[in-house]
Amino acid sequence: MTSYLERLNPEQREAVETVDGPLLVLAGAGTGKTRVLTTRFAHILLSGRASPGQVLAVTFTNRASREMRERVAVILGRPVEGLWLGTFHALCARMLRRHAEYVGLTSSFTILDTDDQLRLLKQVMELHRIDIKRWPAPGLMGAIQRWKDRGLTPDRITPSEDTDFAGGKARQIYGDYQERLRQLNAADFGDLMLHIVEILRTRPDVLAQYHRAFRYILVDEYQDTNTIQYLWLRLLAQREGFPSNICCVGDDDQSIYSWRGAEVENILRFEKDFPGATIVRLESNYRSTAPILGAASGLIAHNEGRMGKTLRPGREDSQGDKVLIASVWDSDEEARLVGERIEQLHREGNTLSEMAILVRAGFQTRAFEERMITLGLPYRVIGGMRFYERAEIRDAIAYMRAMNQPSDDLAFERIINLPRRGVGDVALSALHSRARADRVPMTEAVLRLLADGTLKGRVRDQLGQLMATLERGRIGLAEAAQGEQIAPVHIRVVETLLEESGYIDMWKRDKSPDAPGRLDNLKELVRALVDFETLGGFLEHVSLVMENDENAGADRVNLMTLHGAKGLEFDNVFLPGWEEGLFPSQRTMDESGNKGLEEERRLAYVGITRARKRALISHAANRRIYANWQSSIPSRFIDEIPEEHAERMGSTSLAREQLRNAPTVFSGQFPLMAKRPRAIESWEQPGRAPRSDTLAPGTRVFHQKFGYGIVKSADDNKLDVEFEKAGFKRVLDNYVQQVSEGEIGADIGTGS
DNA sequence: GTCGTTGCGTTTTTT
DNA sequence: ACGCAACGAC
Repeated sequence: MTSYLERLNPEQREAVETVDGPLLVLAGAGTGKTRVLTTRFAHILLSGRASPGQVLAVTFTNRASREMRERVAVILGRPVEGLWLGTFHALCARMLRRHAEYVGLTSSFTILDTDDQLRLLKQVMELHRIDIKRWPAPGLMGAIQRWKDRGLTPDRITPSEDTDFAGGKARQIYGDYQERLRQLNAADFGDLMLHIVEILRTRPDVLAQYHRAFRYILVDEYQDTNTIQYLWLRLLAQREGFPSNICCVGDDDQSIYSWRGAEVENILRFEKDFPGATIVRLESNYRSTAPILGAASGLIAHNEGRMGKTLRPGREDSQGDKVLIASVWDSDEEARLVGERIEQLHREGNTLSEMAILVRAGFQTRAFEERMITLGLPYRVIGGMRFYERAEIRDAIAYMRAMNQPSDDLAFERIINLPRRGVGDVALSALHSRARADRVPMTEAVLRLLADGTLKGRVRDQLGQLMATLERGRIGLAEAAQGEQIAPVHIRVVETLLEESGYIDMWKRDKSPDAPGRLDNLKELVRALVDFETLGGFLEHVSLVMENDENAGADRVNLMTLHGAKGLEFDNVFLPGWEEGLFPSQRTMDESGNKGLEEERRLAYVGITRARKRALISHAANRRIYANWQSSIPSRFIDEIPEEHAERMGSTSLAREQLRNAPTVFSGQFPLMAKRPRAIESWEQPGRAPRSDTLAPGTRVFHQKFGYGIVKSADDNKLDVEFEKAGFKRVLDNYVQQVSEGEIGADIGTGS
């Protein structure tokens, strides 16, 4: 009966069994956080303390909600109904629909997406005659969102909290924007929380209703809560004369979302907010090897103001490889190194899906994608293309696939009853057995069942129409392929397909608030077809870019940002681009100073702790940023990793040498302060006046990226140079240095 | 409305 | 260098 408790270690068990009163579970990376949360949920239900509807369980993402729901069902051995389990926004929307009239909305209010929000705000700004160029709407949108994150309605904004945005009119515009939303019976994402908190604050009867309803509250990722989410939780959890049965799980060391309003202080303040709180630390890490934990712990120890937590290896077999730190010449070499290492690990029997390249910023993925393509290594970029994950897009693509390839059963099954064509379980299983018996695709099975009269009435008519529509489309495509017709034929065919099949109409008839957005998405999808000569080509592209049903399980290297990797784990993790200015990001440090730096360090900690077995950190001495090459010095985080857990590789000493010769700027805009390599005057400072000495043809020069070469011709400040290794290039004379014959110089560029 | 040109910005992302 | 957004022209 309580066997689920026996699979826990003592700390985990304490976290599950401390059911009454406030509890904070500080769960380090890889210490079984989700297991504790789900087991606790199940334990509350199984011990008879509450019914499913009396537990409020909150997560940040839909993915986390889904996972919790599934895992609770596994422990209970059955799916559970009537749960208040969901994201902050989903739960608030659910509550708000019940009490919408208190904030001047009706229960059928529309939830606006980012585009609508911005469009609306722009309208309001124009009414205020704001120069939209001088004060871009997204900036004000951000300010409004941050106010909402902090629970500030327009009337609560004091002049000191007002920004000077739009010449001091920001607060006023915010008020008008809220008024417009109300007129439209609409709420933006921030409003979902803001309104319900307002209601709970001002309507004791409503609050009391929820106090009675929820006996237990569970919160995931507490370190990521913003002020309004915290206020909401506190209102629901604090009840006069009753203990707060709130359990928050989180890790202050993994707080990486302050830039979108998250307040680490919420978790640091937990004991003050909920007096008598129990704190349980989960420190046994079952994920990673000892060196990886040592590296991560040593790094995060450089942060101040932590709650304090040490990851202990919890595995029997915790010894393993040291963390590799590679120094390379430039970003190309970095991509090459990572590619080679992936190939090597793959040869040794490691699966590609157990490898991940984690980058600081999205644009860094490109270099690795190109490398993967040349090496023929399958990869997937995660987080880049969420567009293709939307239901309506997947549906439409299923239509295209079913048309393009009649044997595509997965696609056909997805759309056979969408819109509803009266194909129920009976008809579907009849189709399945016929297809299996005759060893033909589903589409063919449909035709046969239509022909022999098994399908009757409405189903027959509807499916007959669907088959005819698909067939007409195929004919259209075939004609497009044969005739020398202009490219957009396949677009027309797809449009017709989606129209005639009734799929578009399905969404037009749909009265739900997001239906118009979905129609927009469908238009967008059709528009994307113009970039392809044929429908087949488009579908090929989509299948590569989309995490669809078939290749979700395929063996591919994962490529994503560090933020996107939170909560995931891999055997082998690659962490490229650890350079001052890039990681830690210069911009974060400029904007948020030491707080920003600490958040970057937490991001580094998150990165390292994703690895189960091996981690490779790398930095390049030269990186192409936008148009030109920039030199950069290794990230300070590299120096913060304890030597005993690290193994240096690549051209470390060469990079150190290069460091001494490097310019002091990373982006050409911000001076680097950490280390002060002295710049050699002349060539490495871009943007200065053209050099006065002329480089005559025949002069031997050195270029930071291309190496040594001979000037072939000079045109003003542009030189045509034949480089020894890089070949013929046109470069600006600012970027080359004259080399006298016989001077060897440090030819550090070619270290392989 | 739709197309083409110009100009600016360029980290991280969920709901 | 590149992409996207905003504006002006048809």
